[in-house]
Amino acid sequence: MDRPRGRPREAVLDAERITDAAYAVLRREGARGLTMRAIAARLGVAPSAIYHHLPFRAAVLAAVQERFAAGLDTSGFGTLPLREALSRWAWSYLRRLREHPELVQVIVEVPLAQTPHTSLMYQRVIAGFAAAGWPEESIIASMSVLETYIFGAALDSPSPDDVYAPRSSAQEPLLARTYAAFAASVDDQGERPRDALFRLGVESILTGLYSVWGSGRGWATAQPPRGTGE
Amino acid sequence: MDRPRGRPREAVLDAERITDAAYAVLRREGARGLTMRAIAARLGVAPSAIYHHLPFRAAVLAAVQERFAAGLDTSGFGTLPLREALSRWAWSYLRRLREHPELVQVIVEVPLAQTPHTSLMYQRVIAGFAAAGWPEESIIASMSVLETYIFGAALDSPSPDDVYAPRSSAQEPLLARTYAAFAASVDDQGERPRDALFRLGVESILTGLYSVWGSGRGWATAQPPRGTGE
DNA sequence: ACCTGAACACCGTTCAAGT
DNA sequence: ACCTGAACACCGTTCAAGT
Repeated sequence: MDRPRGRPREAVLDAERITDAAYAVLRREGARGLTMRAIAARLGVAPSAIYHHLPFRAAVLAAVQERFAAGLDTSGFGTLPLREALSRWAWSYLRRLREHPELVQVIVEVPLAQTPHTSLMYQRVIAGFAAAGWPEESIIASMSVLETYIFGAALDSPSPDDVYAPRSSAQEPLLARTYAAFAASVDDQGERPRDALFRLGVESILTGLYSVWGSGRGWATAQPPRGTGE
Repeated sequence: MDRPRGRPREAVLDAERITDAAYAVLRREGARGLTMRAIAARLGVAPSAIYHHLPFRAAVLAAVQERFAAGLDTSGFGTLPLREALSRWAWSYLRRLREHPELVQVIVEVPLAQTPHTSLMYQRVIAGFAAAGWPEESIIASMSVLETYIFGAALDSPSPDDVYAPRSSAQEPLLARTYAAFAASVDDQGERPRDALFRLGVESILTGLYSVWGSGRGWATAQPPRGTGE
């Protein structure tokens, strides 16, 4: 800002410091506030200075997302039974996305890429499947199904807990009744609805995957609903 | 454009026509090109004219998304066995999101709201569960788990088919081997990887849900992995 | 009430000018 | 090579002025 006009004797920026600033801005201002100008302001630098280190905004987002992937909990793989390790991984994944729902939009904009930390994370998960004896052709697909569900669950994070709550019970009695029954049974256990849903989702998926691959039928199990038009 | 300055004798716009234009712009230009100015240009109108009918851009997106929900295939509920009806609904959901991946970002920005068509769609799905005799407290949750997975799958739509493909097989032999095994087994059936994944996901989830609720254990089935740190 | 046109307060990105 | 500062081509939204 009050820096002289030419090149500084020592570099003020690098990709690391830009990522730090971006992460801080993201936490403070949300995804919409994560602008090049805001990052620059936090670094005490002109916006254009960032472009000497990262070529465009998407590269900044990718760096943020790479840092996110590094923080996921893969400690269960190799130390716990696979099913519990997967569950722990899934919950840590969701928890981190929920702490910073802004990250979801970032990841949607810049899908998880082939960055070192991300690759390392996948490798650990895959090693967990392999060590548990899963057939090689089932591993990538099973991991992907679970991860896909986690992303979907994270999408709901910014929205309120009662998206399915009907607005007028008079007009939609069935929706009202089933919603009330759901809410009551969740409340009985003192669990938040979205946690109950995620728990059901993860456990259903794991149960389903174990059933599909454990039955020996594998890819043949799941037949698409073709033949019944549109 | 070449309209005189005052109020026209007959209204030029309404919410319907704005939604038409927005949908057209979305198809042609993608989510990033869906600007108020582009919509206005398509309507031959000043950007500010839109604000007389819809209060902000998010309202335009909500209208687009409402139209999307109206097009989903719920024809299976009441005519097919539940499992096939759910599968048909899921595939039509995904297919429509894939045709217009831009819609995913719109729906992420403006989560599916309590609009008439959306509510109607949910009611039909719920009625399908109810008619099949599912316990009332299981219906909303089961529908939600499936829908969450669909959204997650739709998120992947804009990205290439080979996100998990390793870049260097030398450094990551396990990743490379499992990916090759997955690709080969999918290729054997002449199926696209993302279709195979979605099929596995939907079938695993349905299998899992039937197992959880069919076993009579219900909410008690799925216990979270508490007690194990982090 | 419903349109235009100008304006406000923003964006991401580029680039000449400086050291 | 690495910074500043000005500029370009955009945004969403507001609002006085017109009929």
